[in-house]
Amino acid sequence: MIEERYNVKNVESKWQEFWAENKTFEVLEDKSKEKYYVLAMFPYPSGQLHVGHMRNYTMSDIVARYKKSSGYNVMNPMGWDAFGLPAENAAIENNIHPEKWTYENAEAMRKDMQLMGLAIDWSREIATCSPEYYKHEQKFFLDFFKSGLAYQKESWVNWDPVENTVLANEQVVDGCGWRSGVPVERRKLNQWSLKITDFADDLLEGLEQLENWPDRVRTMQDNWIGKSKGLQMHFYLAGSNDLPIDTIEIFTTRPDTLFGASFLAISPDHPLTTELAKSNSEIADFVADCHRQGTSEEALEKAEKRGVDTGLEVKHPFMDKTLKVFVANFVLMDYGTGAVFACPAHDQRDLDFARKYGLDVVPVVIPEDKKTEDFTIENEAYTGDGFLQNSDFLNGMDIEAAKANIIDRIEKAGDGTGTTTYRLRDWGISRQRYWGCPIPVIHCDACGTVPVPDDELPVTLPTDVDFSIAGSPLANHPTWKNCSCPKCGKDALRETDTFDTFFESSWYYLRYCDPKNTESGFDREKVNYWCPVDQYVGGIEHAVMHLLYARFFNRALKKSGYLDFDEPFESLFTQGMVTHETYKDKNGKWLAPSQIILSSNGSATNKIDGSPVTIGRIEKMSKSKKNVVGLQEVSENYGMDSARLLILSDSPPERDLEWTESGIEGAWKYINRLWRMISQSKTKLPEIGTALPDILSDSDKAIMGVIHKAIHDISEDLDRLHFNRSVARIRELSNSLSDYDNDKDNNPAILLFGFETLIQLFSPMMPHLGEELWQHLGHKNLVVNAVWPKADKSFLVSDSVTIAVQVNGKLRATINMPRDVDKDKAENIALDEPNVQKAIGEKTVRRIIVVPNRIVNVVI
RNA sequence: GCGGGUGUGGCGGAAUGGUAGACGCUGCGGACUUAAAAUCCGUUGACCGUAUGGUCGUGGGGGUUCAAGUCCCCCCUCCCGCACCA
Repeated sequence: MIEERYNVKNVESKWQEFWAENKTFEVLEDKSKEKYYVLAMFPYPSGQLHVGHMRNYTMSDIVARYKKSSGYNVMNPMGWDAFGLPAENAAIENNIHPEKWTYENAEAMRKDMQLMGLAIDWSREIATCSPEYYKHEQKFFLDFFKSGLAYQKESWVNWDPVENTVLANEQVVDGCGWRSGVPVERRKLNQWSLKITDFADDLLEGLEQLENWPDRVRTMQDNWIGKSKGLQMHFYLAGSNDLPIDTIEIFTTRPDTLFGASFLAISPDHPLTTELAKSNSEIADFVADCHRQGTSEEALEKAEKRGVDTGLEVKHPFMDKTLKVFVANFVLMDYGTGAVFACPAHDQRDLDFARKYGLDVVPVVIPEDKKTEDFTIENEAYTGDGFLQNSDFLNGMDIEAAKANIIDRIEKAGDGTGTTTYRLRDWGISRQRYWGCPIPVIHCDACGTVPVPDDELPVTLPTDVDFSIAGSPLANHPTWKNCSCPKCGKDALRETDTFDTFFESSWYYLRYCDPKNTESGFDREKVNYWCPVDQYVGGIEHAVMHLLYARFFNRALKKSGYLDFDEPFESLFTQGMVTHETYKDKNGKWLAPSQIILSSNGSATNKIDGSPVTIGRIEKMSKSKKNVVGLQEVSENYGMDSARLLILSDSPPERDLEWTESGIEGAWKYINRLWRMISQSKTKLPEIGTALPDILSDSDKAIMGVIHKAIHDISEDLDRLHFNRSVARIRELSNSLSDYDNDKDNNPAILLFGFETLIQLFSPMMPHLGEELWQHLGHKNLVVNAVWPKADKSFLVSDSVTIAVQVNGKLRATINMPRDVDKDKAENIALDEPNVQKAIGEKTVRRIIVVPNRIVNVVI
């Protein structure tokens, strides 16, 4: 049944149906096989999939298929990170219920994923917004609450004074509410937090074991945790005042610069500031001003360094001078003690501030190559190494010695202690939103905060909610929050906040192991079989928060007695984004690629009226800029194997990929080329199972070498997730096989072996074409179930090597010589080369470096 | 602002400190065709040279080394994250 043309639509849908009907990718625990758990970060169900979403799932799919062929029991699940803001926005804007919107989107996206031919076990599909899922995390939360891992505290939120709503940082644009347009205010609310800081050291130390994580992700988490040693000390207030305190507690990581201190700075949110503001209107105004901006660290750090003199002064512990105390907007209450001493010479923020308010700048750390009297600070603080000067008893010491000395003296004087501080803050999990998991506690006037009893879980969301009223829909609901206290039975109120959606994504990988369990979140045995995740694949944007929260959650569950291991993700791979050119019409409105026509001279016009189109920057594919290419249209025109091929071949996987029309056409051409080459080979192929000949001609040996080298290299590339390189090797192999097919003296059995190997090697990447051609050759089994080929090392090593000969590091000749000749012989062969002689000329050879089978470098 | 990354022909990219540009796209030349498309073959970093060959060349500047795209220092670009987007 040979078809002339590759009918991609029929072939792809045929195999997709076959895989689904035969449950090819459904798995159960099987102790006789080694397990392999591949996980792609699950998506938020936002609507239709576009090719930008595809990259993540394509990569995890290759791994799943490759590992399955390599004999592993592979689990590759999928689900929906289904709670979140966009569903509520859709409810407000289009008057559609978040639940309906979410499930409809998930439905559409599942269909798109099935169209991609992913090797997913759909029997394990989960949606985090279903009570069957969130019931269990409510239980986890209550365990955390009972063990003290969850607690309530006052935390800052962005408050929109017009809409009377808490805003997400994303909803704050230039310090103003995205809808109201008025400046947001910072407000404190009583909210739930999880004690991730209890695990700060453990999370930090755990990073060292994560050898299969990218270094940059580990570095980012390390910096995020931000462990630093320093000094916590108090300064005594000078003079008299009415304050109830006589010291100010500060934290510094640079105690060595104490003699360069020129002022003290306290946070606008420091208790002392609050106290002073009561009687000082200037401070009160300044604090109010500081509160008229978002809560994000970025907004705070980017703001101009400003402050107000409190009029207070403190005594320097070792110098006969006093330091002014300022309230400064760059001091964060969340870090250290919310107060610092400022040494402008060695800290840029302090310097900016000192220049603005005319304060002293005294350098106390002098670089080794500078003299104290010549060393001045202009507008750049010096943060490098050096030796202490202008510092009394510290003079001459290096920074480390000076730190130790100061800490020792302050400790002995009883004015402070050397301490360790972390940048990491506890995880605030309360959200004033509807579309999230209800926090299962009850507030009772008499009993305080009371957990919802286990047998009343899950606390489910009401469906009749009004999104037209500002504020939290749950708090606004007329009856939902009313209940009776489980302890005393009196009238009480439900917590109306819901969980941060990172809560759901912190344990979904566990739920996949046992997705239908109604009794508990998961069965311990099943989790112990599948976990940890062997290969996690997702975007670099999750490098810190999601991945750190999940690592913490796993530990918290272990501490609560649910798990036996610390780290959830054994290996991590972060893939790059898919980008596309952007287009705007004459009115400056975004246009989709399908709405324009590109001409060969590089200009573009509007498909409808032919008006000129401005071609903009290449940016991440996103609905908002309309630079998306739909899955359906690609499937229709080129098939999904083409899309998969383009995604894998055109960029290294960790870097961005630009989606282009010419790229997808190139991939499509190659799919057809493979189809033609194998289904219409010039050589008549023998039956499958025909033995390879014992005696090989030179060209037979050569092609066998190429085939085995391809097996070796491609397996290695797939192990390392270097998909773009494996595609290049696939092309090399197919080029060679095409040549061999054209060779009249070829051996058909070897050609068949070459084709079979080629199909196996490219099948993880182009699975539909792979199955079709595998069947075409006469195989009855699936190629995905066929045993992955093994390279025969005897074909990999050739007798001769080509080595480079350099003279003074410049290439002068390349010479063939026998493999592994001794150094003297290699030198002689190299020196005999006329071009090498010419380059040496009259000069004396001083040295010859020989790297066996690689290079000879003649130094003259 | 802070933390992390990135940069190589016209384009996407390849390269355990050891022959820079594998593999592809585009372009150019050719075959096939009445013609075109598709397909197949050859060629394609820049400059000089008829040629054997030579010079330059991996964001910019400096350094280490027999040898640097790769290691070190400084700078620039764009991208990711910054705790309530997911």
